Amino acid sequence: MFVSGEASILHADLDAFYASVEQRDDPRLRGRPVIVGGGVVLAASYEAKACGVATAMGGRQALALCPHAVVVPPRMSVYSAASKAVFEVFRDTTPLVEGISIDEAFLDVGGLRRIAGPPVDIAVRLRREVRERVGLPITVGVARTKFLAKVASGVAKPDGLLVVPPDGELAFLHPLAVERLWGVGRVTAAKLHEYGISSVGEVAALPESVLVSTLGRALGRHLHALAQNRDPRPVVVGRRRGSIGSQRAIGRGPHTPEGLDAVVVGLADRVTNRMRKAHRVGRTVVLRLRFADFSRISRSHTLPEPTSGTAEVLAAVRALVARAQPLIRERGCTLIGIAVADLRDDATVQLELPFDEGDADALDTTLDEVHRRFGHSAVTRAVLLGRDRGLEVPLLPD
DNA sequence: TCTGGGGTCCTAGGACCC
DNA sequence: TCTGGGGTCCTAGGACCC
Repeated sequence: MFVSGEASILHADLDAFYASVEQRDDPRLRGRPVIVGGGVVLAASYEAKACGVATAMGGRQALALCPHAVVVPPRMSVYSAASKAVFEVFRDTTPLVEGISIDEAFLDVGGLRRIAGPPVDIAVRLRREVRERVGLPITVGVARTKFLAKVASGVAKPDGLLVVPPDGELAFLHPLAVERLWGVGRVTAAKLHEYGISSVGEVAALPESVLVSTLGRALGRHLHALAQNRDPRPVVVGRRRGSIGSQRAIGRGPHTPEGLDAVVVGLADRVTNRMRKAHRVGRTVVLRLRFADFSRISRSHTLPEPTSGTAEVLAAVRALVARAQPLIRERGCTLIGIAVADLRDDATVQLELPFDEGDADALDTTLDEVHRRFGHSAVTRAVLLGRDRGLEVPLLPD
């Protein structure tokens, strides 16, 4: 890994993404408070944020705070296209791009100094290109670590650029509120406040053991490291997601079992379609329910073989719904979600069959079994895992 | 403040195997 | 016969992120 003492990680974050796309596409919305969403605020333009409107706020409350706001319904496919265009600009800047969400990514530009100049110059050009090629404002934070770069972009928003120089890191980091730490939300912030901790510097003064005993092992260690300005995480290219899901709020009801089943059928269809389009299969089927009192449960089932088949997933989800039926009757269901997790590439079949290394017959038996279960034409190659090493066996010429 | 839709990671307990 | 420890997988729930 390339270890650098210079600030060469960029965190690029589109400003009020959905709302900015709406303002880009409709000049009448520019300069005005814009709320994307309906029942709930999905995104608010900075003019709306100035009135106190925030993401995830109820629509009624948002309009009370900002009566002149224009409310527009979301156009997800347009946002998705805009995101793709922005990521193209990212990848034209450096191959080392790690996407975090639809509107956010890390870029490692450490190796580009000789051909593209220092990171600050690259960041300036990146912002200009996103503006020119996609028409959207973007904020970039530049620092030596991912965490500092992300905090920097948060501080610089909107439409800004902020560099944290390596010799100014602690001065930048320690006065920040604990809420700025990645992994500190409402619950963790409240716990820290209980102990009189409100700044990152105060967290840094605590021994790791104290953080671990109050917040748990992983979170305690994580926050201790971040507050000490230790963040060795590299920019990782090609991260793939581990689950695909879909959910729907269905109101307070009452809902008939047939009505719920219709929703479940639609969800299973949508999810398995997306899986097949992405060439992924999965083994673990999850049902998530939210009730009228806002309590939530999840029920899951792991299939013997990974699949992206609508019928298989639907059958599993229906069985989970049946198990949850008493709770649904008791509390009234207001949201249904399903997800398929434990995803893998559907081009790869993983078989666990007995196999002794050096045993040629076992190899034949295994290949026969692969062909029996998946057919000759479906399989181009198999990977047999011995006890200590992998063995690749071509089944058909490529 | 009565609340969408898409995800990630961690924890903890139980089953099961060696 | 009784008992122990380690490892993996599965399930359920919770916190967090955008």
